[in-house]
Amino acid sequence: MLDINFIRSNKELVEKAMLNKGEKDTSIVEEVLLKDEDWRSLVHQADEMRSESNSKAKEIGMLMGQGKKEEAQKIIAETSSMKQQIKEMEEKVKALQEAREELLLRIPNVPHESVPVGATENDNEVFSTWGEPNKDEWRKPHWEITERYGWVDFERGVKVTGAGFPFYVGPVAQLQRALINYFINEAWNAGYTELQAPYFVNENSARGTGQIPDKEDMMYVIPRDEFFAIPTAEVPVTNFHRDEIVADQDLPIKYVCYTPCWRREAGSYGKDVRGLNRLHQFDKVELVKIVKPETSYDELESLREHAEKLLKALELPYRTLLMCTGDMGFTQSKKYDLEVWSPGQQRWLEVSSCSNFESFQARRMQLRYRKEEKNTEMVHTLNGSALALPRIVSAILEAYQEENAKVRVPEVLKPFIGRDYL
RNA sequence: GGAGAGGUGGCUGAGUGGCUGAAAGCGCUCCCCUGCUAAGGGAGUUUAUAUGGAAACAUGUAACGAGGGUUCGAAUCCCUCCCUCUCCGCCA
Repeated sequence: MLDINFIRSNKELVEKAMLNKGEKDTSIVEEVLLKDEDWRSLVHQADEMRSESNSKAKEIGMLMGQGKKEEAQKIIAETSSMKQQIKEMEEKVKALQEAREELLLRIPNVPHESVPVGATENDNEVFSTWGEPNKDEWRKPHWEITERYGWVDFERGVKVTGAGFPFYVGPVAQLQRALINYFINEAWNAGYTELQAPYFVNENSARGTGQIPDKEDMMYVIPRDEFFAIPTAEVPVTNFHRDEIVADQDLPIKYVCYTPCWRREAGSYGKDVRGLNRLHQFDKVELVKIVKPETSYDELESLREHAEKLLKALELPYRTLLMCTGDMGFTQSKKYDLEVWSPGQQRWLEVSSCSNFESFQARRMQLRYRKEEKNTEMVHTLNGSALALPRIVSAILEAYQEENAKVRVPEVLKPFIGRDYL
């Protein structure tokens, strides 16, 4: 959510940002400003009415105290009609405020000036590449490897739950667990505090990070208890400090959190979703930062570098994309995607996305920090995957396979697995 | 799940219809005194929002778990929900 005062003084900028993000209609900006005008003048009127009514009520109190019942009755008669008026006024104010809020929630975040303007994924900028994509023709896609050894059981996953909920069996289960441990340890060593978070959140949390109203359909819902299954650890972790004013000296706050993630991925099909490429449940280690506004873009770079370091340590060639305005999503102001090379499929797979939300999420969540004695200011929030598991597993299976079909264990994971081959 | 108690400011804790945005204490900040490692005096110390102001700030309004209701007036009375604690039940 943007600051209404910011919109008021930067109308053109916000409209241009909306167009750049691929919205066709920017009339909502005009609308929200009109609603805001109405709201402000009505609030003023309502406040004055209440003020008058309050002072009358005080008078009545005093008269009653002095035993002057009849005089009090006279004033009571005067105020009773105000009561109704105030009530009507309050209802109007509330309606306007809700309308304003609702419009405000539909205006996307403004991209940072360093973000390339573009419409689709083809306009994303290749920010950097690392390693040489392997073009060996004999390399098999990961699903053939896992099938040969029975390392991932999709069929039984379907039987037990449904498509997109596989079982990992033996060495691949062990590999995933090793990766999770390795990722968490690396974050821990970089100064991130480890959190274990709830896997279900309530509606306020889902709204806080922007999953609703924007992306409701991506989440699994537990209707009886009004919970949402988390689509990413970002949701519980960023909401950890919702409605708080954190101390200036506590910033930056840095968390690492491993969770499974659930996504409905409605409408996905075809070879893009083959094997482990896209699942309804997957594991991810997520980093979240809560920082002062002036440092957030530096913090974004260090977040990206941290995620990249993991890929380098695993010796998996990757590229980093700077997402263009049209491909970056509603809530972000700047976003990098990390894509690992999948040599068995000869394609790039997204394994991380690192974003700065500036104060967009913080404002929704009322997450502020104490700036100086008196003033509070919205923090900036960031998050990044470091990293998403199943695609890393695929990339490892494909990149570390040998022609005899055995799969080596990456050097950095050997302490966790204890042998040279899976 | 059943029975009971309760949810007030950074913390402890008063307040059962008007003079309470909230006593008192603790903590914290600033100033003064004193002079030596401890004590005395004074002032300040929630948040949001509207208006004015460059700002400091001033004024109004709102908020005592959340939402509704009664009343001229609610932290205080009534209803619903959420949460915490104690006891019982169940359980990894």
